[in-house]
Amino acid sequence: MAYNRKKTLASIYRRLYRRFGSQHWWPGETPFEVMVAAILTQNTSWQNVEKAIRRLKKAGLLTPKKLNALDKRKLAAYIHSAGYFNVKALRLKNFLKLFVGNYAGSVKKMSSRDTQGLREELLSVNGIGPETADSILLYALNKPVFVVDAYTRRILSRHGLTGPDAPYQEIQNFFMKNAKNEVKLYNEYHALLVKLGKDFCLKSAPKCALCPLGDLKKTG
DNA sequence: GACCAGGCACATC
DNA sequence: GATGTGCATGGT
Repeated sequence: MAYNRKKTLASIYRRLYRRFGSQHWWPGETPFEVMVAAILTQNTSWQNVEKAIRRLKKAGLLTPKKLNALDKRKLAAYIHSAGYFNVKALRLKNFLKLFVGNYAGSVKKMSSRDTQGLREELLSVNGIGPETADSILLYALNKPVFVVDAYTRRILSRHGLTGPDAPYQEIQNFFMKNAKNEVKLYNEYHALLVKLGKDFCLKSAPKCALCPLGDLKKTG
């Protein structure tokens, strides 16, 4: 190989952590809140998600059983600010059916399942794809699973570490085979990549010249 | 007014 | 299997 993947990934993490420090993810008060937000944040800015979460909280509805019992149209109205509200209301209901039906709305019960089986179960829910499933596993249930998102893909691609159209699983494997298998590391690493993406790796007009990572392959 | 944001499912070829 | 499209608000 042209470069050492383990060292490169460790180097990226080191640089990001030195530059940005701990990101304290996930920004939610409870594991259940993280689960709900993971669905609401699909292709949506975090600000809009926060508003929706605040509304649910204020109404006292942010519990598995209450949300599960809530009429879909009413739920859509509560999460309006998060966009795609009809789609997301349905997706939330689909998830809640599983969470309440199979685990009685208990984070502890769900957490006791084996990670792979749970991941497959989450992926079987209509509206939960790989990023949402992995966000729930890592940030709500503390399972050692690396989360890949659009920023991760863009950053790796622009630094020539993976192809621009590399599939989700390939990028996830890239991290999980070459970085320490630790919840704390995966948590911080993904959050730091999002921070870098927001500040320096926009979709258009990338500020690559200022990128804190510099030229990875030469210095990595 | 255009572009973008911590995706996913589905239709069509 | 690849590619395109709908879903929608709110900030820049």
